[in-house]
Amino acid sequence: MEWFASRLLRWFDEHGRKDLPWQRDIDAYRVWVSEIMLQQTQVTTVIPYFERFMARFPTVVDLAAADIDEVLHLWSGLGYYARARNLHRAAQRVAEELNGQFPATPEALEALPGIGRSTAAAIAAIACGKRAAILDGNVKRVLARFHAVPGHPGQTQTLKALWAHAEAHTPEDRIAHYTQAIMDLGATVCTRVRPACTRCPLAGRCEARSRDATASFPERRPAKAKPERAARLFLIVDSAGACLLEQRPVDGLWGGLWTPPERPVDTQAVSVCEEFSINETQIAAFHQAPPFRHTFTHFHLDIHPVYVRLDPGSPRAMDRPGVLWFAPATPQAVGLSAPAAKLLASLSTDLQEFQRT
DNA sequence: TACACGTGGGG
DNA sequence: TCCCCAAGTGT
Repeated sequence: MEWFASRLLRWFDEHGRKDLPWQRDIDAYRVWVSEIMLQQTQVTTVIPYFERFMARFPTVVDLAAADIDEVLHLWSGLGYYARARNLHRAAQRVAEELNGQFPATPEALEALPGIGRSTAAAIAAIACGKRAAILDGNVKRVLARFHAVPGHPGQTQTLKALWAHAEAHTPEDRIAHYTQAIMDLGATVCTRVRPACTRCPLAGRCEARSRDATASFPERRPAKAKPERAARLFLIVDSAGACLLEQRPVDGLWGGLWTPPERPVDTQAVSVCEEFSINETQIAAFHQAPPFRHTFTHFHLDIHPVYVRLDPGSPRAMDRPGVLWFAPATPQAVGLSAPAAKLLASLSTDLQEFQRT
């Protein structure tokens, strides 16, 4: 085995992480779910979601049989909800077309929705012992520094070079440990800021280290200005405290999740109520709360909440597909965006506050 | 090929 | 308060 993998594996035996939830009772399903959850998401964030998800869906057949609303419910707050929808679709395909058996090759895995090149390799390596190279954020950082790879990883040329290095270092033996090891090194030693080079098993041949330029690799992506957006969020609440939610289109932001109606800032409460067959005469009171900012990767959204209280006894808007009265006291198992969950959690408190003022 | 897609932590 | 970005994929 070559120097790189050999040094890394020796370090892993002593310092690697071996007690994460998905490292117990290893099978392809558990590894798959963990890898999807871990896409663009840190380990400490994933752990409680993974535990809840596995308790509810112990096997791929359980997941395949579930309602998508319940899957999104367990994903609420984790972000990138297309991951949950793809996970559900892939589970159904595995259960129905593959007799519940996971593919064991990177090629077959990558054919499933939500599984790309790196995730396919991770599952094949960790769960099936197949030699396959991964390239996640940790590995990119380790390799960019070790080989002093110029350019930022968003550039095609840079990405290609990093993949080539990843393939070249991947050993035949102990592939599962190696895969975990290189991620662990990036996560705990070769960190984005202030890497602990004195504890690094690869420091002796690290090109960035020898140039005393670890901070220059990988190169930072050019910063872009984040657009500012604003929207009103209408919290239409009946006398029982239930709040009207609508299901968002599956494509786009918060796809498939349920949120209070989000409309342009110049939208009036009366016109939104009209959309849901609520007459103006049924509105008991409304109140505009101070806006708060929700920050996304690509833009800022200033959310202006508008609370609309309906008269007691006034008939609810008709139940139709895509419309739901959400009772915070007895929550339905549906997916909620983080801002929606936050507003619904404090709904009764906020309403009492407004009544006083 | 860029861009969209969430949320929370750290500097 | 603001910026970067983390076990990436799909279009």
